[in-house]
Amino acid sequence: MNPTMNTTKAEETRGRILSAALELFRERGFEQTTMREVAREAGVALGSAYYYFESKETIVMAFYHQAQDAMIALIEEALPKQKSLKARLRTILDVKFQYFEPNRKFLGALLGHTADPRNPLSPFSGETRDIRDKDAAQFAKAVEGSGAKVPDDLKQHLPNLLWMFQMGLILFWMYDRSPGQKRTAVLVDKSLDLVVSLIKFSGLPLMKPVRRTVLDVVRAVSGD
Amino acid sequence: MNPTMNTTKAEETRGRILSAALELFRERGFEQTTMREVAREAGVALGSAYYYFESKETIVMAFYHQAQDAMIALIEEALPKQKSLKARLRTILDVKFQYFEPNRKFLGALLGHTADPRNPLSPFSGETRDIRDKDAAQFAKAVEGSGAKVPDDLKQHLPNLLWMFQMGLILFWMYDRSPGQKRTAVLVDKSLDLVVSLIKFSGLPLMKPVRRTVLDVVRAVSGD
DNA sequence: CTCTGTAATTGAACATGTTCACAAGAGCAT
DNA sequence: ATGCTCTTGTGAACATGTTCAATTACAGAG
Repeated sequence: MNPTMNTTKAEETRGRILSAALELFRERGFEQTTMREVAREAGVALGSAYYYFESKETIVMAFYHQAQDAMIALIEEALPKQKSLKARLRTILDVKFQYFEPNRKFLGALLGHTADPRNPLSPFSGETRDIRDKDAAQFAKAVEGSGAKVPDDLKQHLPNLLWMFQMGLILFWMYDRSPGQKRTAVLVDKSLDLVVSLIKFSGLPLMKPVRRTVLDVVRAVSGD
Repeated sequence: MNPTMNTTKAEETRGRILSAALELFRERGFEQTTMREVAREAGVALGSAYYYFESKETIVMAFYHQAQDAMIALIEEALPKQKSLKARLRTILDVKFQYFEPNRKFLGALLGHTADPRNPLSPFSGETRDIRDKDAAQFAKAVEGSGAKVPDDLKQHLPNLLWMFQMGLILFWMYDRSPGQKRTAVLVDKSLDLVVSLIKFSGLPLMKPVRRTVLDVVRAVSGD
């Protein structure tokens, strides 16, 4: 069954397999890396890799957890330095892009499954709910501390909307083949402007019907 | 190499393989169907399946082409009966959902790769550009004949935006587990309202700066 | 220390998408 | 008919993710 993972030995072996895998993934991408290579590189038998990780994709998931912990720390350090909503949102995005940068190549494997909520690796799956919620909480905090006025009915859904917005950007970045991902940089800037001004406009009395309709849609998507 | 496909024989064999595959896909889904089963069901050797179809996924692509031709005919018949923008857009969506219904189960395999533009099956890939363009043309026609006033700068991008909107809905529908996909029905209705009112609002002078920003974003996404 | 059960580890076996070298068939010129 | 060439068809072989029955290591009980 599942490794108990309470002994030093197991922890150590698991770690060796994980590092070996991530290194290979970074070097030559997810698809090109073979579980046999991972095992060889980690100095264990093929079966051991499967003793510690349910599947090849589970290894990516482990990286994802690791990454989130690290990024939350970075964000919590950088966020208080920014005051405006745009700057605060950008801070979050910058941390993520910077952290993901060295892994851009193999993270595509993760996002290849983005759209399939049945896949455990999908950002929409049950397995990733925890990550998703923690992520949304960061966005809530970014809005919170910016002094931006958000209508009550919208406030509830805004973190999830921003999280979705972020996923779109990351997805775009993943496959952005322009040198240095310059196109993503442009997109981030333009779309941040858009998001921020939409949030501002959303408070206008004239916008109430539109806002209501948007929230209807959001509610329909997230299941009444 | 590639089958020449100009003889009756080849055409016939290819057809047999395609039907066998689609039937099996519908019965038990894409993943659960084995290429060996497909070949057996079609009465050919495994190798023959690969003579006619580059890969398992290519078979799905063939279905996709077939489906589009059929759906365009259906849409062109139904569209003139509707006058309002909402009704016209809904017509297109209804045709698609109805046509896809019996294939809902295995089409998930298609959409599982939605997010990866490198995958030939992705609606964003080079291989599917043709399908995409024809699809967008339908939306252009729907807007055209509705008498809705669309600002010039927006008009250019609207078909693609609507296409994207449609993809979102189809994706949602694919994984909607509510009975009869009721949640999708609600979402379609609500979001159509939203889209239509956004298009109407977009003409307001006040909206010019927002519209500009939106179009900036659209241009950034589609590559300047 | 020996025994015993659990944790850790192994590698062969399996399933399945894909490739490939080869064989059979079919049209056609001589 | 014979041979030639292109199309069509074959199934064994391969690569690789995954499973599993068997084996070894080890920690604690007696």
